[in-house]
Amino acid sequence: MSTSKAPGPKRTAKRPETYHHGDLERVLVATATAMLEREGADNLSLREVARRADVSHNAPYRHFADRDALLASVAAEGFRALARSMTDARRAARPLRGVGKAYVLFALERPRLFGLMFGPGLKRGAYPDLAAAMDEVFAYLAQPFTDTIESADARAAMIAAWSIVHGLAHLLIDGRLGPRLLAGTQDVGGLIDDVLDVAGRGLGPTRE
Amino acid sequence: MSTSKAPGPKRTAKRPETYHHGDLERVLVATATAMLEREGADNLSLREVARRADVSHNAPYRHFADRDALLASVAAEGFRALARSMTDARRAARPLRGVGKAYVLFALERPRLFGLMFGPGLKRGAYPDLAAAMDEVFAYLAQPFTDTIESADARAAMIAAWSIVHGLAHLLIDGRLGPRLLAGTQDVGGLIDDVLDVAGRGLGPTRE
DNA sequence: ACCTGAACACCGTTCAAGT
DNA sequence: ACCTGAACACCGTTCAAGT
Repeated sequence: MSTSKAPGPKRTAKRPETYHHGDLERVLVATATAMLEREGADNLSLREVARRADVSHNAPYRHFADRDALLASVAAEGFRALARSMTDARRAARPLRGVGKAYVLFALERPRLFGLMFGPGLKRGAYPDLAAAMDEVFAYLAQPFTDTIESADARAAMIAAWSIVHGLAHLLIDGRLGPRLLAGTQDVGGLIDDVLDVAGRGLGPTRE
Repeated sequence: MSTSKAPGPKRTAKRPETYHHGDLERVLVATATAMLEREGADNLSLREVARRADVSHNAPYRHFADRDALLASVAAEGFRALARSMTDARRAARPLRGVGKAYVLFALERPRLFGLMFGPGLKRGAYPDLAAAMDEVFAYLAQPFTDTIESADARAAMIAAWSIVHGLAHLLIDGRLGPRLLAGTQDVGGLIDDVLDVAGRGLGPTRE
């Protein structure tokens, strides 16, 4: 409406507004991201996303090949957000500890997004944008170990470090740590610190 | 048909055979378990399970309140199988190492079942049978630490130990360990050993 | 008791059509 | 180009009914 009588004959200018948004794509990703945390990935229907974005149930197919492609975009955004959190955390007094903690806290703050990002649902090969965003995070994780990544020991150390934050994140968000284990735990931050401390020193009681 | 003229008036005996199986419940769980590994939990439809069990799409509701209840039974069976693997592994030269390895190998052998068992889909509160099977596995995991479980350090050690096998399992089955990290890895068993070794000694390079 | 077929309100996806 | 409505083949779940 704003440009209904623009001067140029074919320069319809930007934002015709005759049809919906100029950036339905972004709106769909944002809507799906918001819905994901509330409903869970299983209950996230493409039709419902379209409904909340005020377009027909079919409009998303202009921007995404299918439901998985939309979820892949959501996951890619998630990886970019995680990368930002980790970047910020590098400024902490103990950078490596900070990054590990940021990883676990990200999972706790956005559990379903974390589940989508790392779950088996999306085949990264099919979505280059997602693969790129993932690789950035992975490079971040590997960075402290890259000097010696050629050594098998360093690789094992890197995998162990990643495993522990990844496993702790999963156990926490899936509620697998029962009340007995969490007894006396005031805040999660302290628990994460304790677990990372003991992991750094070596899993004492596990040695035989 | 076989017992249509049985002597006792109301003792219809076992296996009337007039209708399908006497144990449709077990058949449904077995069918669903088999389908789960092939199709994944998302693509597992109750109607398809019924079809493969040669009953109407509605028959499962005689034995399970809904789709989730059937999945809960599948998951409970999974926990019992995991408990058996871990029991066997206790006989290894290094019991704790053996149990941890058995945990990761179980995930690798039955990735979708593992995902269902530990994923966020099933609320354990709703399924007592599932909760019991889970608790047995958890007790197993906690056992080596129970002497000192009251100490915060021992709890942190137990959570760290569990986190590392759980995280490694997830990273492996979701294919998150890229080729660069897996370079030179002949068999997974060796990788698991290496990671558990370094975890036992302490995450060297991660100390700052 | 255990099973069935029809029905309801949803899906994801495709297609022919509208501006 | 971008959006729409109708249609197709599926779901999970419920219900009234059959033996």
